Amino acid sequence: MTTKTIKNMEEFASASGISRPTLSKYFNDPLSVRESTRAKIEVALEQYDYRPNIYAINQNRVKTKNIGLIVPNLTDPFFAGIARIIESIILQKGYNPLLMSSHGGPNSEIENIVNLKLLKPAGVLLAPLGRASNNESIAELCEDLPTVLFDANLEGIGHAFIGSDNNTSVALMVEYLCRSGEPPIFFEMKNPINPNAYKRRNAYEEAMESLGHNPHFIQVEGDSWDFEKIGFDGANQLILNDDLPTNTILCSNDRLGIGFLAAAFQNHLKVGHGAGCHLRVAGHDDHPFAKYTCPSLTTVSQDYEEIAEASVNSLLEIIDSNYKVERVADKLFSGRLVLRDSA
Amino acid sequence: MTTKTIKNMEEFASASGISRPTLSKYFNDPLSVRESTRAKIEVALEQYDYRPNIYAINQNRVKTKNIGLIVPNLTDPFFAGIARIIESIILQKGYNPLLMSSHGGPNSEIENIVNLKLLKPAGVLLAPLGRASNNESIAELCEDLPTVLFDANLEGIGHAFIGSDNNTSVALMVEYLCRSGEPPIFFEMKNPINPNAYKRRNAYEEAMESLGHNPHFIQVEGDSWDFEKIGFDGANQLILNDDLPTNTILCSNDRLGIGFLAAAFQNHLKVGHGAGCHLRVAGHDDHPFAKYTCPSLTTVSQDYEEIAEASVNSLLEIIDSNYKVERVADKLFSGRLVLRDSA
DNA sequence: ATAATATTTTTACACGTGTAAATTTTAATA
DNA sequence: TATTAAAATTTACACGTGTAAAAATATTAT
Repeated sequence: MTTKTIKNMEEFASASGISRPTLSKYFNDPLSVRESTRAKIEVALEQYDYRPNIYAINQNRVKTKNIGLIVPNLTDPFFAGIARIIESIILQKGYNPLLMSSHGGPNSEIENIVNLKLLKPAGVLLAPLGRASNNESIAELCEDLPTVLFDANLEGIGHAFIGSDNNTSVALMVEYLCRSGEPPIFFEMKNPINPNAYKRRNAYEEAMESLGHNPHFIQVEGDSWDFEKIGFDGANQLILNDDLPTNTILCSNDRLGIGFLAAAFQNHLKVGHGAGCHLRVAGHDDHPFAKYTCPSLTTVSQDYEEIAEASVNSLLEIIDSNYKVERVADKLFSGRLVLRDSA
Repeated sequence: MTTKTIKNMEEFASASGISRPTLSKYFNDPLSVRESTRAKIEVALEQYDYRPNIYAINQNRVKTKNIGLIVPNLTDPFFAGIARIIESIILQKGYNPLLMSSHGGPNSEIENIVNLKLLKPAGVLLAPLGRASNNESIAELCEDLPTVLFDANLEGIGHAFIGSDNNTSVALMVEYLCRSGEPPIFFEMKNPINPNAYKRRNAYEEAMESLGHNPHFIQVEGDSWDFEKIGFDGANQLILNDDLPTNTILCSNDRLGIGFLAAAFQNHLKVGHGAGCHLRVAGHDDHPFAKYTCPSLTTVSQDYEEIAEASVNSLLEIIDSNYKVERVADKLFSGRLVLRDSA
């Protein structure tokens, strides 16, 4: 066996009998060469297992095969989950995902964007922090690069937005709660740092008013991403002070709900919709652990797959149009009510 | 204002009045140039905000400033948490982290390693899948590249291992449980795919025997990373069949424990160490959500920071020695008992 | 078989940086 | 001030690929 080690494309060209420019074309897009040539190359690839140098490839290419993927916080299972799905779709489409987490802070978010620019990606999928985001800097990015926002929108920024329709999904939940018991109060952070918080607050307000109820907000302290703790501490205080004006609580997101349920449990309050229950608690997002809270958490689910697929497709549409497409239609998916034991 | 846009290092050299080779040195390591030169460069940087082309930099550098970071599954909050900490330490040390998740499968793990190699990192921090890992392929990687394993060890592979001492930590928990009530049974997956599972099984066995008790295992079905579901389903069946030989359960990890607690709750079994409790349940890892289970989960905590810090330091030691150091001493940290309400 | 078309090959230069060697400048020391 | 050591500059080539243009070849249609 003469498995001579191949150092570069030049050597692979002589070894395979295919010229270097053709090889270059092949590695950029295998379908761009004649079938018979492709076959020859692939036979040779099996024998020599050469792979082009990533840095040399991208140095000269104007449009790389990289797609940036920035999420607010990978420590949050919701974003970890959606990132995983998007990554696999990107790979399947023949691109290379570059995953970055903003770690919950606008500085990290900007830093990620700057670093990403250096990597000359073909496009960016950005789930922004939302209100905390530095809009000007992000807008700057979007001028140079095809950018699709997902999960949370920044008005007027980017080439498309894919996400869930908070209005519909929150209304769905409010309507259900009102129909099946007392109208809910809205449990949230006073200065929420997570995306969509304000949208949901407004959606709750609207839904309540359209049903003829007075909206009521409980805003707890806390400015970290430690939502369970914030929910727990806030709920604990409410319960101890007997400050709950109703028995039905709609949490701005599931993680606050998880904290709330823990506080209720520790204070021996029975949560649920059955007889003898003191409280009903609902959330929003269908967090991966929402099924395993005690009791299991009634919530609104978002279809991860759907959002992920649509986001990648919208981005590729812009990329493939050679930036001619200025703006792709936004897509809003409506959530689905997930009835469990907590409300 | 003549803020001429700088295209490359050549142009930045003329603009700043510093020669290109010196600039190159500066960008590789700012401390390697004279203080006065450094100051001049930094003044110019503020004016022109030039940043070197990443691809061109790494094309020729034998040793890049990248450090690979591969974890089994970013969807698991435990690994998301430790990855976040390690990332920040790597950045702080002047390196660039390349985060990759094996998504729970050995194929992804190998693919990540192969892709990582193309990025010519200075070293790799690898939390392997453990038993599921393809040892030969990983061993091959370690021959070319300084590699520090963390969280789970692969005997004889890599240049160091940093993790927690399952023997001590499990023994700590077993001892506590025996002292404060009935000896525990060990609740785990029949074919566990998560790292450390077998180590913990053995540690439990040893600890029980050394205390004069008979070890007893309950092995539930399931082969995914959906540990909560596996724990829930397994526990549910046990409870319905009244198959629990004791009232004390030690779970192989917290996520199984979370599922177990949910099943106990739904079956109206009171968990805890107080009067009127039917079961005691303990876990291992101090999962981020373990504080908010109902009841809160008694577990063994690992010091993320400590493990992260030690892992990066060990890797840098090897890198800085120019690969002369063949093997750095393993470091095993002992866990800390975290007593909460569930046991 | 011939013409028309599509694909590949040949040749050559570009990209932006790393880095080595020889030389010159600067700073530190005596 | 002279000497020495350290650092910066000059010069020049390397890296592995992208890519353009012209020539050669293979494929398809007529």
